[in-house]
Amino acid sequence: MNTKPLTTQEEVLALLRVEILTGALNPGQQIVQDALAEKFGVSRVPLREALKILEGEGQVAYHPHRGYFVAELSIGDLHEVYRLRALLECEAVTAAVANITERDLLTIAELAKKVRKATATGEVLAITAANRSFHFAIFELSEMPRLVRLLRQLWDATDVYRSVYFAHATNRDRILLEHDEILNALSARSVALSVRWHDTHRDNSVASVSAVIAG
Amino acid sequence: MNTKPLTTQEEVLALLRVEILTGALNPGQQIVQDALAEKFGVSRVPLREALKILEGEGQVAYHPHRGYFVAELSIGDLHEVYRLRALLECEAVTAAVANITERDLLTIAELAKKVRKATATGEVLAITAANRSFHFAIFELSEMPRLVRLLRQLWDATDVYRSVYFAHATNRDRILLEHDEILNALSARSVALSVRWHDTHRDNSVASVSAVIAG
DNA sequence: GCTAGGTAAATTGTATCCAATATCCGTGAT
DNA sequence: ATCACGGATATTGGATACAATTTACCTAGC
Repeated sequence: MNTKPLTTQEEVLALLRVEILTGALNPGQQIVQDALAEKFGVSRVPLREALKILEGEGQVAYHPHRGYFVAELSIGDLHEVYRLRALLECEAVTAAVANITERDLLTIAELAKKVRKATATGEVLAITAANRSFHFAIFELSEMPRLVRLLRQLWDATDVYRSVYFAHATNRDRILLEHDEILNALSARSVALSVRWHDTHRDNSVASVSAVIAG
Repeated sequence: MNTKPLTTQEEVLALLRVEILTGALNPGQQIVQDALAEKFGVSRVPLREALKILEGEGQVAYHPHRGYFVAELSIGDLHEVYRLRALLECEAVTAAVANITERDLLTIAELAKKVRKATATGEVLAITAANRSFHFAIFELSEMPRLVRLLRQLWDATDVYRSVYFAHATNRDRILLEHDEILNALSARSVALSVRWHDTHRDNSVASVSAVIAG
């Protein structure tokens, strides 16, 4: 399986996400196109197109003639995002349970295992990625592509803070347990339990993350 | 109140929306950048940046090295969009009722009147715009900007078909009545009634629109 | 007649260059 | 001392030119 050659804008987009995720670009900071383009070794055009994507996702704010700025997340924004996630993930999980097959369960169990493995290494970026794969594999089962797209946007908006969350060992341990519970609930085809555990999982997350923002 | 000079990409974005809305660009059709840029009298750069916005909104699909295509909406997509709207608008209306002031009610009544006026003229584009203003004025009262943003995306995705919907006189009459009911429910500060009427309003809409797509 | 390969045309992707705009700083007037 | 005005500078916005990729068509071979 050879990987297709990506366009420059796609590469730049991936790089930008990492920069934002790792905090190399801090929230509120202006993104100086010339400097970044040179740093990435590309011209400004693909960089700008990548920024437009992030603008659409709300990851950066755009002011005409002034430029792009990394989006800031107030404590109010954070709660709004999690409230919306609660609504939409409930829908996604409910639909997912209706569609789930034995094969899907195996796949998801496999992804849970990968989260565990990443957690063992302690690399925050790897944990974040594995965690995302796990959850979105479930959401995808809803077979509601637009719903999944909206969820991705909401997750992206808080990724920066979630990585801080993963930095704490106690959080990491709890996550693994909760993932197991989610898996159990899905195996039992229980909508109520699946949704409940997702809610718990999220509530724990928002509590820790808001502590980070407040602090 | 003088209007700021818009950047070219903003103008192009507005033009593109109209093109899609009016069906000058048909769903599924490729957007040939050179031709459109010439038609608009601009270079391809601002056109591409506008397209990237629409890509983020899901209004167009992008395939690297092949270009942008106007998004198609299957009957399944339509139902998904309306299902998501139901979830999110319920939340928005609930929050709105909690925040609404006398002043807000006057503003919304005024917007309802504008819809009525636009309906009298019969210009579909004007009706669409007025209708949007009315509904989003309500959603904005939720003071949940991200929620409003998601709703805008969902509305945009189906605007093409909604304009067909407005073309029928019977639909237009019913809309006006339903707007009045919504206004009454808001005045009474009733969450239950406000949500119920929004649901009714939407259900009538989806029924007509799906008839259009199916037919 | 049908398939495979290769070449040409069309279209998109990127880089470079120039124009337009906002911001910053200094000067002068009140 | 403070505010208003103006020009210099930095940064973004847009146009043009060129490179890369895909697609379609045509030819050769089976």
